[in-house]
Amino acid sequence: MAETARTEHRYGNRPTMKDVAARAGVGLKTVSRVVNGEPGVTPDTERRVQEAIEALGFRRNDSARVLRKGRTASIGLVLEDLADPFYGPLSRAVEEVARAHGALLINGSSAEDPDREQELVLALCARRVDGLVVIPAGDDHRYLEPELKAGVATVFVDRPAGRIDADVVLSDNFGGARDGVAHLIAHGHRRIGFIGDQPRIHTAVERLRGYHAAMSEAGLPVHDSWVSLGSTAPERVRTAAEAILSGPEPVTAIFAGNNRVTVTVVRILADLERPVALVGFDDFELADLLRPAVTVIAQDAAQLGRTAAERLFHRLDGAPDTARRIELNTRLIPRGSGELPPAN
Amino acid sequence: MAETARTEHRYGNRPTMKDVAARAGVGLKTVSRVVNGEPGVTPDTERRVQEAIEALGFRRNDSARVLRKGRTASIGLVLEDLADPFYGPLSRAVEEVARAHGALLINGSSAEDPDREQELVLALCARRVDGLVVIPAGDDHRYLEPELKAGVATVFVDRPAGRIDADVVLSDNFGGARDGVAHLIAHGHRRIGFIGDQPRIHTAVERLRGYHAAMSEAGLPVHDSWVSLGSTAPERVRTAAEAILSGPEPVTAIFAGNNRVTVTVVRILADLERPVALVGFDDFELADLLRPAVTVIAQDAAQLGRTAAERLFHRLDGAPDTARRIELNTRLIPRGSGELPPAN
DNA sequence: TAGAGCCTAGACAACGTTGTCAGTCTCGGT
DNA sequence: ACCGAGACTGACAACGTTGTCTAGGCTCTA
Repeated sequence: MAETARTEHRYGNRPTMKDVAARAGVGLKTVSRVVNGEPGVTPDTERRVQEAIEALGFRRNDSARVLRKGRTASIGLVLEDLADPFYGPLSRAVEEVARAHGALLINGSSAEDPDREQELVLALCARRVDGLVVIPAGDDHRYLEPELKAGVATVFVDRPAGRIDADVVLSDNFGGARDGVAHLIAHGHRRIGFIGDQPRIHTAVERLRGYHAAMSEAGLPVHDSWVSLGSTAPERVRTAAEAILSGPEPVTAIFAGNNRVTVTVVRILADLERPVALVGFDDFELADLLRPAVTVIAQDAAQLGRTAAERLFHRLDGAPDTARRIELNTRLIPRGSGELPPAN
Repeated sequence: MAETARTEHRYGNRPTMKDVAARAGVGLKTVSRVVNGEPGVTPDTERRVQEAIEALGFRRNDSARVLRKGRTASIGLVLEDLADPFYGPLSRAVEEVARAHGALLINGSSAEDPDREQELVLALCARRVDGLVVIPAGDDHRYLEPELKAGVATVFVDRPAGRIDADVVLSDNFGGARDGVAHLIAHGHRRIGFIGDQPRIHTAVERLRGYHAAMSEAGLPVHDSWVSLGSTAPERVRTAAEAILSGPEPVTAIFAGNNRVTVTVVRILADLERPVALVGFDDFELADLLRPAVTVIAQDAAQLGRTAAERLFHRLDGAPDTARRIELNTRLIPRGSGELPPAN
C-alpha cells in the first residue's frame, strides 16, 4: 500500500498490461478484461488489478488497441483556416457530434492550398481515421478514391468534391447571393459591384452566378469593371473596391462575396463620404453594432458542420448509401447597410 | 498495366504491406523500405513495388507504425471552445508549429468543464500523443502526474496548471488589467466597474487583481457593487452591467474582463444615452470600426500558441528542463471608448 | 581464381492490445 | 463420491509495421 512503484523500464517507457499483470499477479488477459470492463472477473481480482493500475499509472495504449480492433474512434476535419471565425462554429459542431459518438477530432488547416489539403487528408487516412469531413481547397479529389473504396467515410462541406462521387453539404450560395443582390435592386440600386473570392473556389463562382442571375432577372446590365474575383487579402480587396467605386460608372452598392471581403469593404466605406449600400455573404459578430449595421446573407456554419458530421456517422453506423448533396438555405438579415438608397 | 486490381480482402479491409509484397513478388521488408524511402533497393525492384502500391491503393497504417516506433508524431490541444474567436489564432499557431515539426494536431474543447478537460486529456494520452498543449479548465492537474512521468511533454497556456509542476505560457493578465484601469483613471474616472469571468478561472482573478491594484494605487475606493465575476453569458453580463450602471453610485467607466464580456457590454452601452467609458481585455475584430471604437488590452493569442508549441517541441527534442513560466506582455490600444471623459 | 567487401533482399521477432479457446475451480445435484 | 454446468482465468495468435540479422550474389583486388 505505502510501497512505492518500482519499475525496470527505460525512462520514457510506459507500463503495459503485462507490467500490470505481473504486479497484480494475474494474467495479461485479466488486466485487459478489467480495463475494458468486461465481465467475468472476481471483485477481489478486479481490486488487485485496479490497485496495480493505480500504482503504476497505467493507461491503455490506444494505438495497439486500434491496430487490433480496426477502428480508431477518431475522425479528421480538414478546413481552410482554423483561425477564420467562420470555421470556428463549424468545427465546434463537428466536434460535438464526434464526441456524442465517442470519437476524437483530428484537424488541420489546408491554408487554401490543394497540395496541403491532399497531404493532410492522406496523413489522416494513414492514421486510419474512421471518417473525414473536408472543406476542400482543391478541385480534384480522385486521390481519395482508394480511401473511399477502403471504407473511409467522407463528407465534403461548404464546397463540393471534385471529380469524385461523395456526400456534400452546402449552403445555397447561388440563391443566397441572388437574394442579396435582388434586395439591393429592390432598394433602388442599378449599378451594383461584386467583390468575391478566387474563381478557383466553388462558393465564389456560385455567388457570382447568383449576382448575375439577380441582375439579369431585373434586366440590369453588368459592367465588367463592377465584378472582381481574387484573393481576400485586404490590399487586393481595397484596390478592387476603389476601382469599382471610382470608375466612370461608379456603383452605388456592393455585394461582398464573403465575410473577409465584407469586413474590408466596411473599413473602406467608413472612410467614404457618400453612402454606399452593402450586403455581405456570411454573417459576422458585431455586424449589428456597426453604423450602418451590415445587412448580410447568413449561412449557419454550425448547422453545416453538424449536418456533415451526422451524415458521416450515419455512414459509419452501417447505412451504405449513394452520395448525397444536401443544400442548406441561407437567410437575409436586413440591418441597414443593405437598405441604403442609391446616392449618385 | 491495364490489368485491374483484384483483391481477396473482405470489404472495408485495406491492403497491407504483405499484400503489396505478394503482388510485387518481393519480401515484406522490401516494401517497407520503399514506402519509407530507405536505401538499399534496386530501382527496378522499387518500380515494381511502387506499381503494386499504386494498383492496390496501399497506404501505410500509421497505427501499426506508431506501435512499433513509439512516437505518434501528433500533439494534442485542449482548449475551452474551438468556436471562440480568441482561440482561433492560438490553435492555428500551434498547428503551424506542429506542422513544421511534422506532427498532426488533435484537439478538443473542454467547454470550461474540468471533468471534460480531464477526459479529453486522458483520451489524448491513451492515443499516445507526443505532447499536450492545454488551456486548463480545472485547477487540479495531479491526474497528469503519471503522464508527465511517462514523458508526455505538456505545456499549459493562458492559465497555469493546478497543483502540478509544468511549463506554462501566460499573458500578463495582472499588468494588463492594471494598465487598462489606470488608463481610465488617467482620463478622469473615479468610479469604475469591473465585469469579469468566473472566479474559478485564473485569468479572471488576475485581472481583477490588476483592477484592484490600479484603483488602490490611485487611492480610489472600490465599491463592492462595482465588481462582478461570473459566467460570460450575455444575460448574466447584462444584469451585472445594469446593476453597476444604475446603483446609487453609478460607475462612469467599465473594465470588461474578456472579449465576450466586452462585446456584450458594447451592446448594452450602445442603447444607453449617457456615454460610459470602456476598456476591454482582449482585442477583437472590428473593435476599431465601432463608434466609439473600443479601447482594449490586447494579448497576442497567436504568440501564446506559438510560444507554447515551440516550448513543447523543444522538450520533445530532448532538452529536459525544469518547468518554466513564460509571461507575455499585453498592449494597450487606445481607440476612443477608453478615452471618454466621465459623464456624471 | 579465391577471398574480402559491399549491396540487395527476406525471415523473424517485437511493439501492446484483443479475440479465441482451453483449462481449472467451485458448486449443486445425484 | 462423482459428474456436469458454470464461472474465472490465462496461454496464445493475430493486428501491420519496423529493427535486426543473415543469406546470397556481385564486384573488386591480390
